[in-house]
Amino acid sequence: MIKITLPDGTIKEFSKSSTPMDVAKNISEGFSRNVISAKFDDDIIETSTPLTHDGSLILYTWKDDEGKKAFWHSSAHVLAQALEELYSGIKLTIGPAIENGFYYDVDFEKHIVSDKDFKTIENKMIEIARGKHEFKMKTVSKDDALTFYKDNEYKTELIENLEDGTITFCDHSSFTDLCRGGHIPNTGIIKAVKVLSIAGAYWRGDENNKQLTRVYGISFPKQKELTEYLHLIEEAKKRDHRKLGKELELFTFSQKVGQGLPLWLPKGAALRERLENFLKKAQKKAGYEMVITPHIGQKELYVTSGHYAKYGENSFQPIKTPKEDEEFLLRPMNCPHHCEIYNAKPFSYRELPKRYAEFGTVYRYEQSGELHGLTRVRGFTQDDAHIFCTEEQLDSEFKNVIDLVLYVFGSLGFENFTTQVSVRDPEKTDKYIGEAKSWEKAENAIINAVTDKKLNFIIVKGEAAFYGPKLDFMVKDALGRQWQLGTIQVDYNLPKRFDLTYKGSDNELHRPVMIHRAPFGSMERFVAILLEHTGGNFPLWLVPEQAIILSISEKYEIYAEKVLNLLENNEIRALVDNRNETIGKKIREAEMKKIPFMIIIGENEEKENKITVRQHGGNDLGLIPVKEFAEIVETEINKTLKQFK
RNA sequence: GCCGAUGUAGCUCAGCUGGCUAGAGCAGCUGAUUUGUAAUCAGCAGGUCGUGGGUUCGAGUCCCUCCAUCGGCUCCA
Repeated sequence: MIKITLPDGTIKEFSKSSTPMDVAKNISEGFSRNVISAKFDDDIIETSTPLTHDGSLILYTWKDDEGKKAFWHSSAHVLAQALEELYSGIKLTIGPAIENGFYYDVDFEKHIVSDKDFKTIENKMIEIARGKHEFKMKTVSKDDALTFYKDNEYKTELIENLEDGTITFCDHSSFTDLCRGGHIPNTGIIKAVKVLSIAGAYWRGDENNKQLTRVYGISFPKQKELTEYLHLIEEAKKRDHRKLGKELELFTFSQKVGQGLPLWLPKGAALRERLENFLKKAQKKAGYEMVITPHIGQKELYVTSGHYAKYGENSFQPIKTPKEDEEFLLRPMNCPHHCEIYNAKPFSYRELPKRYAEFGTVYRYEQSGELHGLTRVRGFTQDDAHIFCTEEQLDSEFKNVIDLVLYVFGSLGFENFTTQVSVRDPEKTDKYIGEAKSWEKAENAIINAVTDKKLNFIIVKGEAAFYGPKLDFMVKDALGRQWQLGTIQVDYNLPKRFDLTYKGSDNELHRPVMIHRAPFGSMERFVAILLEHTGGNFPLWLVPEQAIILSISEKYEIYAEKVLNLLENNEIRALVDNRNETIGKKIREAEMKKIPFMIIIGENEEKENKITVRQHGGNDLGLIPVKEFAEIVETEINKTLKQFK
C-alpha cells in the first residue's frame, strides 16, 4: 500500500499499482482540480510512472510554492515547444520557473523575436496545452543524451557536467527536453498564458559568453487568474517611484545635467532634509560625531585604499586640473576620507570607539543600462558613518548599529524587510583581500549579532565586499524587485592600508577594526523605495505638506490666513488654496497631491472660529477647533515617530 | 556595455497603410462665476514631433547614427 498525505494533512491509502494520475483523479475529488503535482518524500515522481515506491506521497496544489514551480516549469516546456515549432533551427538552453512565472533562454540564431511576436507564441502555447499531453520522464544514458543534442552546444555542455545514470529527459506531445523533473500531470491544466517580455541574457550568466534571448512568461490554471495578475501589475506600476516622484514634485532628471544624476525639487529636498535630521538626532544619541569631507580626492587616496586596483580606472570619474601630473577623482565612497580623519590625531584605547558620520555624496560610473530611476544612479548621498573600534568592541558596536537600523526602519513603517549576511566564497579567495583569520572573525561577529538580535537572516556565499563581510537589509519595490537599503560592513582591510592605530593599555600600538554602515543605504534609493511602499502617502512626520486649507470662496481669505498662522504655531506644515475655484475641485486636487488633511473653511467655520477637517481618502473629522486638530496630528505622528533608545 | 521596446505641448495621450497650416484633455493665461466635500463655464496661448543625417515631389509616419527612457542580462565599492 502507498500512503498519501493530502494537502490538509489527512492520509489516504492506494495500491502499489496505482499511477499518479489515478491518485490525482481519486484525490482531486476532495480538492477539486487544484492537485497539480505529486511528490514522493523528497523525490519528485514522474506523473506517468507507476507508483512503485513505498512511503508517503505529498500532493501539491496550485497555492503551494512547489506546485507553482511545477506548473510554471511545465509551462516553460510548452513555451520551448511552441518556439521550436515557430522558429526553425533554434537552440534551447535552460528554462526554469521563477518567482512569478518562468523563462526560457534560447539561441534564436538568425531569427529576431520582438514583442510583436508575443501573441503568436501565446496562441501556439495554448494550442499545445489544449492537447492535454502527459509529461513523461525517462532516464537516458549519457551517450544517448549527447547524440540527441549533438547540434546543441549548450545542452551538450550541461550534459557533460552530469553523471551518467542521473540524466533524464521529459517528453510531452512530440517534444523532448533535458529535464530534472517536477511537472504537472499534463499540459491541459495550463489554461492561460502570457508572454511578458524578452531580454538578452548571457549563457550561464557570464558576459563573456554568447548572449541568448530570454523569453519571460507566466501561466495560470484559469484565465481569471491571469487577468487578476495583470491587473495587479498595473496597480503596482501606479506606485512606481518615478511616476510618483514626478506627480508629487519630489525630483527630476535632466539630459543636460546627465543621466543618473537626480535633481531634488523643493518638496523632495525638504523631505530629504527631514529624513537626515531624523537620523542625525538618533546618531547624536548613539554617540556619532558629524564630519564633512570633499567630494573629490587624489588618485593616490584610492590607490592606498585598494579601490583603484580593484575597480580599475573606468569605474572612476576623473577631474581635470590645470596641473598635468595631478589627478583627482570624484569619490565613489567616503571611507578613505574618514580614514584620513582618524589619522589626523593619535588615539588611545580609552577614546574608542570613534564614530564619524557624514551624509556623503559619492559618484559611481554605473553602466548606462543599469540606471534605474532613483534606485540606481551615478551620483547619490550615503547616510554614511565609519566606526573605529577595538576588536573587543566589535560585537557590541555591531549590535548597536543593528538597533539603529531597526529604529530607522520602524519609524518609516518598513516591516517586510529581509536581512542577508554576505560572506566570502571560500573558493574564490582572489576576489578578496585580507587574512582568512580576520575574515572568519568578522563573519562570526556578524552572525553572532544577527542571531542575538533574532533577525530572520540568510547567509549568501560570495556576496561579501572585497574588503569584508556585510549585513544588508533588503526591501522589495512595488514590482517585487529586491533592493539593498541598510548595510553594515566589517572591514579589517582599510585600517591596515591606511595604517590606522591606537595606543593600547599595554602601551603598544594596535590596529582598530572599522565598521561601515548606512541605515538608509542611500538617500535616493531609500526615498524611492519609501515612495513605492507608501504609494506616496508618507508618514505624517515626513510628508511635504501635512495640511491644506481650502477656502469655500475668496471671501474667507483673512480667516484662512488666521488658521494658517495657528497651524504654523503648532508646527504643522500647511498651505492655503484660496483660488477662485469650487471646493470640489480644490478637494480633488488636494486628494491627488496626497495631502493627509484638508481643512475646509467658510462661513460656518469663521462664525464658530473652528475648522472642518477631511482626511485624505474622504474620512470626515467634523467641525473642530484648531487646537484639537493639532492634537490629532501630534498623536498620529507619535504613533510612528519614537525617540531613539 | 549587451538584447528588445519606446520617445508628439509642462503632464497624459490621438495622429490608419507617407499627402493641405500636427489634434484632444488636464495644467497655464484672460474673463465670467463667489461656490460646502474628487473636475463651473467661455475664450486665448502653447509643439523646429528626442538629435543629426538619408530615401521621396512630399516624412511625426520609412531607413541609418547618436541621445535619453522602459523591461531584462552583466555589474553593484
